[in-house]
Amino acid sequence: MSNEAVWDRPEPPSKPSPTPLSRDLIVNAAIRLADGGGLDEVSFRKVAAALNAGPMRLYGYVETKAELLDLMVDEVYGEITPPSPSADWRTGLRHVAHGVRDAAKRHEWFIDLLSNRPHQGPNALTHMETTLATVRFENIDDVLGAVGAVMAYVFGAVRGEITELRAERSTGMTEEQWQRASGPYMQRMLATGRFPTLARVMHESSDSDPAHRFEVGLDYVLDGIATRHNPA
Amino acid sequence: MSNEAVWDRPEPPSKPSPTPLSRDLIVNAAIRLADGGGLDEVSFRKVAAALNAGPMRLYGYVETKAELLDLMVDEVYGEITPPSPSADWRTGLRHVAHGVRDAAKRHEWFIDLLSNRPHQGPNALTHMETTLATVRFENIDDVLGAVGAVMAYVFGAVRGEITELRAERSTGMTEEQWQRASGPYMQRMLATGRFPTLARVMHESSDSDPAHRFEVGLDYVLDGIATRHNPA
DNA sequence: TATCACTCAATACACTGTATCGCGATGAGA
DNA sequence: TCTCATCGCGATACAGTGTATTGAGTGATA
Repeated sequence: MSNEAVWDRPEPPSKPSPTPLSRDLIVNAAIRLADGGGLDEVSFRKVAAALNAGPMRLYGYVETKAELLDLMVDEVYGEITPPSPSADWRTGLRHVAHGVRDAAKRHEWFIDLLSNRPHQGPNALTHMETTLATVRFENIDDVLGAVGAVMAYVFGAVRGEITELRAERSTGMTEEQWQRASGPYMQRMLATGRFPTLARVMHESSDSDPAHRFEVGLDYVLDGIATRHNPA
Repeated sequence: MSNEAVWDRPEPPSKPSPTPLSRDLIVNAAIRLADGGGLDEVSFRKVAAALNAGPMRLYGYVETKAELLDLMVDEVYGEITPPSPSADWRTGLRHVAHGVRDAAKRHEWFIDLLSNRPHQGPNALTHMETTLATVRFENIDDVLGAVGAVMAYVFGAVRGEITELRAERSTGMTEEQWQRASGPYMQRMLATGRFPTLARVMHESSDSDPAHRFEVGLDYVLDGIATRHNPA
């Protein structure tokens, strides 16, 4: 055997550097990929390639792809700093709201993973714990109702922001609202006269920045809670 | 040629009944599939099969799968009845909120398609138009802010409901909240004592029905809007 | 009747998540 | 030191996806 010259053979396996690997390494690699190219970039093959490993190697650390996505979500929860324990409920909830919004804007894929399964990872649980703890109403149902309403608003608002942001990215860069509306389809629709209020919004509305709109809506919710639970 | 007997040949194409087909037929078939088995059931192959057609046939009516999903979403918007034009803003917005919630519960996949692209189909536009028109504040920015906040809350709240509902379906049927919590993992977590407020919620909270929780949160938002824009 | 256009099914390709298989290195026992 | 067993991991395989391409058959037209 081996008349065949070594250098003709395709570099034997011989350990191309089998990095030790760990669950954290995998999750972080997946997050980097998702941050840079959306969730489509997260496939076992691509994540493994980013770690110089074969796809099947990941199954030693992660049972299924859904589990990997769950781990990614929990990692994001870990990035959100809890409110100060001494904060009153209003500033506490506002802190959490902004924390979630900021995290979701750092990782745009986060909002896409919300509908899958409930978030019960350790970081998600402590996030929920500290959030609930910041509201010290006597009735626990009121606490749950207030936190639930704020979180629902936050997730809904952030979803809207991200969606709009993606649309802007695909329809040429960062045009203003009414400029997007002048896309041929929208222009035609508005020209039909069937959407007078919508048209008025497009033309008259001052195109306020997303952060401000988020704040306004958040204040609505917080005000509503305050009217039913007299201040602190 | 044709020593070969006819009945050995695999039934020539010969029109096995090429149903005329149309965009609406395709969208409706896709919706039926999604209603009955989630979005995973919506593939070009399966939709086409449901219509006795080959997968590629659909491309004559729908350019891409994303377009099909957009059409499905717009169809759902079409199911939502607009508020009476004479309704005041509060009952108008409440009507819309419940309309969206009901539609989303009829079609659980609806909420999964929200983050993809903005909804600009004809039905979505008239939905937006009638919703905006029900709020007759003098300042158009206030109108947008109010509607935006309510819609953000609604989408967030419905997402939470659907997610919870799915979790219940996979963790044995319809257990109560604290019973789900007694899944081994959750029980272990709560036993660590690191989540006192969460534990209190699990034990003390009266497990109110989702519809009521939705209503409470909605009232928070509406109250918040009302405090800044004096009634009617 | 001959040709053309058009419709749609079949095929093909790159990609996905994951089950199975088999090789090669490593560690244990003689 | 030699052999055997074990086990981690890469390669392979399979069923599924969206979609581009191809090719065959049909109906209309010259």
